[in-house]
Amino acid sequence: MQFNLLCSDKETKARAATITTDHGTIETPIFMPVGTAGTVKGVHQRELRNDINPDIILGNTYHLYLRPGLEIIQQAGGLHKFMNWDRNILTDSGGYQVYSLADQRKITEEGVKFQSHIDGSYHLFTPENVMEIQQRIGADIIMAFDECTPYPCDYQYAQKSMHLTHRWLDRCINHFKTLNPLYEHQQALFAIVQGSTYKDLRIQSAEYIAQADTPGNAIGGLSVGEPAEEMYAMTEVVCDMLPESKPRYLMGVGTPINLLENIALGVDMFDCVMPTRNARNGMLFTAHGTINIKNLKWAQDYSPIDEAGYTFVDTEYCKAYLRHLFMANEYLGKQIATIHNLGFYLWLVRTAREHIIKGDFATWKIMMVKQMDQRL
RNA sequence: GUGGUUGUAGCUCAGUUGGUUAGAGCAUCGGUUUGUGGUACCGAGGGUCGCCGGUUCGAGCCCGGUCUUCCACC
Repeated sequence: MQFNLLCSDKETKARAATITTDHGTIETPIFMPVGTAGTVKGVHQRELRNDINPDIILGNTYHLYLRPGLEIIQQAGGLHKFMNWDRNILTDSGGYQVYSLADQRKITEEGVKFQSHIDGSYHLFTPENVMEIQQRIGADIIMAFDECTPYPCDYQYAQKSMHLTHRWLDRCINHFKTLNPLYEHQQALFAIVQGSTYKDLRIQSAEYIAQADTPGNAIGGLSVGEPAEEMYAMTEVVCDMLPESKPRYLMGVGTPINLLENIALGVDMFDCVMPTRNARNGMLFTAHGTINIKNLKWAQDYSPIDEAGYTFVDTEYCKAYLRHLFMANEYLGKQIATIHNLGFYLWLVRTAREHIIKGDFATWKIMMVKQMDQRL
């Protein structure tokens, strides 16, 4: 994997770069659509490729391991071939599921024992077997196995958990070194900074993660309920400490405004379920604020979904029709809203990139944040 | 015509031996959603209990009348 820093903004810490892997080049800043179970819910790969057009998408270790299982993915020739996606894929390690499935988990030094949400069966994730699972899934970028702490989290626990994540990282790196790629492309391992909302822990963690010298670095444990200002404070501290020469990935973030604010702090990569999940519940993101398409006010609004036309759905369908589809609980409504939201998110990061290169990112960002901060 | 049956929220229905401001599901309206356990979750509005009268401290519930739904018989 190669990282090339093209330029840095003068007024903010925003940067434009490229990440190149065996599955092509990723232009950053990038938003990675979430495709948990080998699908970006409600979107064909053809639409994803041709209309939304991201350089990379996400898959999830926990979900793919449980269903359909590694055997099936491996026999297909890896996740890329299985789902017919020939661009980049990043897999999350399952660390977040450990956090979100908190009811049924047991964390020890060795790893995490948990119960499947599908059939109740017991499984153990360790740093070592999570590397092997991700090797078999075959993503271009794979994530270290970490513990994502909840918010709020007391200092003692955050500190203890951070050290565990660090020890697990060493085990991930050591084990990953012993593995050879199963398919015809290389894989890059990213480390994850933890430390909850404590500045000194974040600094300590960023130092540790930086010296581990993986090809990319991630910031985890944020966007778990803390106020946005606290999130920004943490990303700023961490970005300032992570090497400039490697991509920085803020995991699980966020709203369109969160994206711009964090790009300004030096983040290169994002992923979030928000544009897809919220789309399925009728929320549209636009450059002028959010829309709840189920609201009565759209019942007779025959104007295009979005005049901006990020993707074909924006101009081919009107708001009243989309509302009708949601009220009638028609599948197409969720599909249209998902394509729109992802189209908008990708437009947002591409446009941010253009302004970084052009040199007027700071003023553009201020204008956009102001205009997106409302409900239509 | 006679006997029975039915009538409670927009819709489909609960509602105990009569006992506080009559409930549910769906629908409507609004909100929530941050490394996806999400056709999810939270909240709100909405009823002169067919109508009139009676019994009772108290009636959606008991009684009479009337209208209505459906059924059977003549």
